[in-house]
Amino acid sequence: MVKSQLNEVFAALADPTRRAMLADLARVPSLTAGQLAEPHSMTLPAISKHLAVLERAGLLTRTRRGRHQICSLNPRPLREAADWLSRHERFWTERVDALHDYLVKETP
Amino acid sequence: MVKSQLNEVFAALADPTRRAMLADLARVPSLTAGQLAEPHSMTLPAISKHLAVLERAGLLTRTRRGRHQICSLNPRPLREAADWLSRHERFWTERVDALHDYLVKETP
DNA sequence: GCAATACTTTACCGTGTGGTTAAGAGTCAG
DNA sequence: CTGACTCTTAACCACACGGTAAAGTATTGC
Repeated sequence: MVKSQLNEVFAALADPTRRAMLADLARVPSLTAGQLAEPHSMTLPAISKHLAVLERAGLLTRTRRGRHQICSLNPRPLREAADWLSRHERFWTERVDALHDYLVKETP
Repeated sequence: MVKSQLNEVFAALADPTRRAMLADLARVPSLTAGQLAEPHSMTLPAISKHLAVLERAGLLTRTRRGRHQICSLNPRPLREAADWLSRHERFWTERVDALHDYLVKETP
């Protein structure tokens, strides 16, 4: 039932505008579409599309209140994405540690 | 210098074939392109493109050894992606906890 | 040298993304 | 009822993605 969605979630995260929106929603629990649009120099239709992408990924729920569109974050798919990453983290860490000596000169 | 790359990394993660490849490389430190292709019913050019995407994202390094292309995982960009997620994790967690009672019947 | 192996590159195709402008739809204020 | 406000939808564009088949490039084995 809760089919993967990982594709959509990672795809949604691949755009800086959408990451900024998610970051905004992490700070303020609910924002209107206009408020989410404001920091970005972009037309409203573009914003609306980004919201649609976030909604399809299950990251966002939109509800009309009067003439405002209230957007709020649904963090569960983000947790799924983080889980996918941490599921393999042990292996990376081992390798990162192994590389540390090797790379220490490149990363002061 | 280590310019964001987050876009490319998340975009790379948005495809199940590429996630499977990364998972394979997390288990086995280095594999040939052919070995990476084998589990997927897909032509080699398609595989080659996926490898190129992973390479552009900085997740993969390819080196020729004889007529084999040796692929190995570079986990650092993955760690950056995980960092982005965990940077906001606190907020999600609060909200997830708040939702827990509400959703507990749906997630046994 | 020749053929097989192991890929990669080059078109090509259909679909989706990220953006625009222009028009539409729903809601509140007077 | 009329506007003004807050978005969304529709139409369009250029470009990238994910796949294919066909041709090209190295490299190894005989």
